[in-house]
Amino acid sequence: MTRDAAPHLPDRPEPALTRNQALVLATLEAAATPLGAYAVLDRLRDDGLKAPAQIYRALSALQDKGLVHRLECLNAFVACRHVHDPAEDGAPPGPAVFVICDHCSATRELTDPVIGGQIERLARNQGFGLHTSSIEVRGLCAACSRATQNDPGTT
Amino acid sequence: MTRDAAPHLPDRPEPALTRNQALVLATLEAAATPLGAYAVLDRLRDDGLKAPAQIYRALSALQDKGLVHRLECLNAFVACRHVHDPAEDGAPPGPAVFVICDHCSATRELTDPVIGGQIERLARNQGFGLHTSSIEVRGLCAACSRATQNDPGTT
DNA sequence: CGCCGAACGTTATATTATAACATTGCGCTT
DNA sequence: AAGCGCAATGTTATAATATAACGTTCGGCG
Ligand SMILES: [Zn+2]
Ligand SMILES: [Zn+2]
Ligand SMILES: [Zn+2]
Ligand SMILES: [Zn+2]
Repeated sequence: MTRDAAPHLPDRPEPALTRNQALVLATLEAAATPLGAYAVLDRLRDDGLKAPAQIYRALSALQDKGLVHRLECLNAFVACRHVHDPAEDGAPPGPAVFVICDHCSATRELTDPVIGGQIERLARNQGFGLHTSSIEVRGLCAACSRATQNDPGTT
Repeated sequence: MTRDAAPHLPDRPEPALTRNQALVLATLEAAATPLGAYAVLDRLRDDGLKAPAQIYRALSALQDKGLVHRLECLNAFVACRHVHDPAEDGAPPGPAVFVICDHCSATRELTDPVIGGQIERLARNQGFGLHTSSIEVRGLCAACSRATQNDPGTT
């Protein structure tokens, strides 16, 4: 939930990324939409990456470091880009809420503390010890909502 | 979101399940945990089902009818079993929240209207036209929480 | 130097899902 | 009854996603 507890510590205990991890992360950061593992692989052939296992290993490490999320409903991956609510200070942001356009695949990562609290409450009512939660919302982004009203034929 | 708008209409416009759909649904209802498509297939070999496509077709139809959900984080399927909050009358129950035990795979389908409203608000703030949402929470169920405290070795 | 462990490279295989097409069965029209 | 249409089905093949298994490279370090 909290990726980095102390926001202003100068030291960096993070052991820096390996070459493959850096390549994969850069690829995801450069992408306009979530990418499948094989799409990442395709974009890294020129850099010497050749096998799925290399990509999946890097993705796995990046997920452990909190730098990449997996979108379960797409079998795809995105670089972490929290969009914090403007009216927020140091409060825990709550779990990531991914909002995914079914038309153009544009994806935003949002957070909302209320949702996190509510889910926690709901789970605890069942005696459930919550570990991670994935919230993925599908629909149409603002641009595509407008577009499909006028032109219902573009894939 | 609302599976059946009119709760007390006597007529049943629902065209009844086909044989394969009924078999698949019964399999999921009988299962203690979510099942992958191939696990369903294995359990229906004796009933003459032999190919993945048959299972996926039935699952797809059942999902359209709202009788089955797909758990994205497990690539697995469950029969719909809403657990309504006791303090609820006819209010819309909100989206399903799946609570999944990482240890025993037991899964419960809960609902909470607050979460639905909050997600809708969050999405609308982005100009996003919400269509469906999937909320999946992982952790330890009550039984497994107790068990793993005493016996941290059982898989 | 020689060892160890982490990251890497490579090959093979497992798991999940869909494409494509022929066949069956049943209601409806003629 | 014969013929048609259409949905569900059966069947085969293949795509897409993910992991297993094993050997190699490369530093740090005793
Ligand atoms: Zn994030
Ligand atoms: Zn869009
Ligand atoms: Zn349900
Ligand atoms: Zn459990």
